[in-house]
Amino acid sequence: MEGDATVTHSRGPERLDLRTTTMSSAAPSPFEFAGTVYSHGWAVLHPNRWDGGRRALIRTERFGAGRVVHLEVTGTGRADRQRVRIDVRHEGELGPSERKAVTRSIRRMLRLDEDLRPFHAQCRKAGGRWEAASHGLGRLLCSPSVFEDAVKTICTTNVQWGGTRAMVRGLTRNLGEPGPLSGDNSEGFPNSFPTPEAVAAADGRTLEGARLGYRGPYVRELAERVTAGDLDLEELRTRDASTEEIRRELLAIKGVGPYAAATLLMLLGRYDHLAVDSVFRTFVSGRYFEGRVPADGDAREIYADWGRWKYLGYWFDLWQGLDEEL
DNA sequence: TTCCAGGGGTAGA
DNA sequence: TCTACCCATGGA
Repeated sequence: MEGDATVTHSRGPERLDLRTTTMSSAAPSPFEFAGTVYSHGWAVLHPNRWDGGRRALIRTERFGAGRVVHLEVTGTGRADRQRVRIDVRHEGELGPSERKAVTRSIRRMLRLDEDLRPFHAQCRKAGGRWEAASHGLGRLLCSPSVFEDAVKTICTTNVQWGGTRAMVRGLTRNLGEPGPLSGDNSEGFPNSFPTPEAVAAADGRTLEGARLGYRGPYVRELAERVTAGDLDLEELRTRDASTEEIRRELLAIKGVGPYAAATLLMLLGRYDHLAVDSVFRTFVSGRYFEGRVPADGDAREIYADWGRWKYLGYWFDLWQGLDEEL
């Protein structure tokens, strides 16, 4: 078939008129690259991939003009003067504005412009298992767009982690766009994360194919609101407003409740709310209540002293030993 | 087979 | 503000 021939050609090795553009961007100090990328499940949700052997974040990224590129991000430099190296594999020329877009996305994902010095100081003060976090941890991986973070967060609700991964995989497979190294074989890389426009325009069967269950209509409504301009998610990153104001807006999104709002606030760089879910309840019950299940209010009280860093205080309390479950 | 997960929407009190 | 009930899906 004609369509198949086109797809085969675009995925075959002969198409690989690929170039590699390498860029570098300064990291704050202290900064631990691997611990930043592999800080929570986002590292392995499509279109992200964590190559533990090479300690590289791999991602298929689509830019506004429609170009899709393959990114490989690694940490370089001395301990006290770290940098992030970005290798972009692409077809044709990569213009200055596209280079800037790549760097902006990676800096955003790694939170390189967040000031975590007060958090690190609090970790040193807390000592014990938090001490390690003061040496460059705390920048929990986020997505280039708030839309992607919001969709992924909705896909973490009321489902086991394997289900979340399957849903996000379904979204990229069905509605994302293949990158220069994407393919349907075992060595292929994921498609890009779908744009709001692609989700809003998806026919029912395509979206159902992602197996989002009852979350499907929530994700579609979110995409429609963003596409129509009724909701500006990206503006939430920079809005000069209280956390409570941002939280109210997040809670107005269908599919986003207290847990998802706290998770999204974390992804927006606001750490003063705890994401109370089954992981939180189980962990706090075991560590602080001798297995007894406390009321949520009592469980929250454990991290009250962390003030505006509650989420991170909890996260690095939990994180010991959790990474092998990813 | 039943239970429940990195919960949330809705109706009714 | 709180509770009860319902919600797709898939792994355990």
